[in-house]
Amino acid sequence: MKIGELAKRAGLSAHTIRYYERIGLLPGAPRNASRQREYDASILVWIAFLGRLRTTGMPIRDMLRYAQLRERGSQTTEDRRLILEQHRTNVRARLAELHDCLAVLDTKIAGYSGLNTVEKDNDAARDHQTRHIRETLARPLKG
Amino acid sequence: MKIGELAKRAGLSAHTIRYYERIGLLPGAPRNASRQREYDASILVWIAFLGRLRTTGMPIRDMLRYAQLRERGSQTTEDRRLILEQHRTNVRARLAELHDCLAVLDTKIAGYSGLNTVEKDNDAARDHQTRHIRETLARPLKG
DNA sequence: CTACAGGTTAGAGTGCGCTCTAAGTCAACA
DNA sequence: TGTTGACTTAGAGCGCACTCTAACCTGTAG
Repeated sequence: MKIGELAKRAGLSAHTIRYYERIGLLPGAPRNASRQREYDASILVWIAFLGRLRTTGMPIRDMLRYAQLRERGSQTTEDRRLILEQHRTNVRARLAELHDCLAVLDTKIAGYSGLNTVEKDNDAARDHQTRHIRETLARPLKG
Repeated sequence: MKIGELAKRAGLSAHTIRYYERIGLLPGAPRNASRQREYDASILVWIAFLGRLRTTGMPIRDMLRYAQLRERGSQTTEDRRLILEQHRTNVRARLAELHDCLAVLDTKIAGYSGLNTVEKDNDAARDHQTRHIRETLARPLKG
């Protein structure tokens, strides 16, 4: 398949696929007679896995380390395992953190959902203090 | 307290605090005789909450909407609640997604941990296909 | 008086991960 | 034969969230 179809199937833009190849996340694709990239469907599995790494917040430079090991073949499985284990630890930490934050959100929302005519929470009480100098409306970040 | 101490206590840089004020996330702090910002400890609660929003991936422009409602006082609790509920939905989705990915990681790691002399997983099998054209080492992203 | 720590501002720079542009090539179809 | 539409490249641009710089000011300790 050519890059357009791969893009559709992988859920990436053709631009992004070329970018991934350029930085080394994807192996250089074989070309047809017109110098166009010709992909094997198996690349989809790798792209999907990269998607998992991205979704879990792995920086591209780490994916790159992994990708480079992968291209060196089966002698690097140990190193790859280590990378993934380290990453799994990070993901678990992130999960725990999000879980915590979720509890805070729940509490906050519960506060808002309780009585809604009375000034009932910290914010409302503090609004009297903080609502003062703020006439100057901040320059929005780049527009 | 002055900005340096607030920075320490809040775990942000003074630069970031001024930036947050500039864009409107933090209310304009009252100044002392030397035009230096003088903070009340109560700001720490608000900063901590902003930290939760950031940690859970809320974009600054949304925090800004929330902050602006907050400064308008108790008449906006309903709107704020809606924002937080929407955000909570996103966070839950994100948690589920991470959970999924974690399972994939576990599987992959288990694969690597099994037999480690044999070509045993998809990657190893496919290495023969993909390890070819890649001598050209990609230009690293900006250095 | 001097040195120094820490504050002030406007505005420039950074790192990340794309995302797009311009100018060109190529294959297929009316 | 033209005209789509998908592809090619190098390289510029973007949005986000900071992060830092330069030049200046102020309060305090030695």
